[in-house]
Amino acid sequence: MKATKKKRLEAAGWRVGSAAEFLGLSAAEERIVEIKLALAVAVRQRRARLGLTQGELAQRMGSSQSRVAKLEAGDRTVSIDLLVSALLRLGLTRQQLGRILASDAA
Amino acid sequence: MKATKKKRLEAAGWRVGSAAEFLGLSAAEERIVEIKLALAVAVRQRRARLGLTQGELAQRMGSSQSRVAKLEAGDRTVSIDLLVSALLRLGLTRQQLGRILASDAA
DNA sequence: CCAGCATATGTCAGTTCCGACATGATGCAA
DNA sequence: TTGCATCATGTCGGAACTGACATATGCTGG
Repeated sequence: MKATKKKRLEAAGWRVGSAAEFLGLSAAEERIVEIKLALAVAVRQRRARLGLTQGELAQRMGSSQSRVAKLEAGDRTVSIDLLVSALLRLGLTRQQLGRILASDAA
Repeated sequence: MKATKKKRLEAAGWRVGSAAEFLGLSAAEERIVEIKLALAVAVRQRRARLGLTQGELAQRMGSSQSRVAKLEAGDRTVSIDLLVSALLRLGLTRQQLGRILASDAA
């Protein structure tokens, strides 16, 4: 929304933001959850394919087994950064990463 | 590395990890920086294309103008989560997101 | 020149995320 | 069963990230 338009709306008594923006936030956050899930699934598949344990992957990442478990479980305390880090450490290229992001989680 | 192999190496006196893994970490982190940069560039391009100011995008994200500025500048205190959030809020689909991730930053 | 808007930079307190550890659950082989 | 490996879950102190604010810089029209 342009600042000029926002000013007009506010002058007309609207509280620009709150409701509509809350819904918007929810929609975007939902998509983020989907993305995280797709990445999580990819981590588990790739790790299994390489025959690594969670502990071994954790070591590669400088992380811990428990965090890798949460990571693959789609725990909400896991960031996209960590998921991407895991996938890169599993040898994925940016192209492969992009493909995972674009596709739905199985 | 398989646990069995690791044990063999450790039994042979190797400290598995440290040096080689440090180099590995650096390489992966470098690629994360590249990814962040590509996303940051995409945010700026997309925002400009929509004719939004940093402040307006910040409002859409429930963030602040200064953070959007840092975001686009590739500031190291900005997470991939926030970058993805910004791009989704700018209307990008997961497919578009995937394409950005796969391509190099201009 | 100077307003006014957009963007950049620095800082800070509150929140979130992290690795690490402990512990529990599951499965499989001895 | 017992023992061992793997994965799951809960918790915690510390690190990293965040939004907000103040302020600086740049840029364009008057």
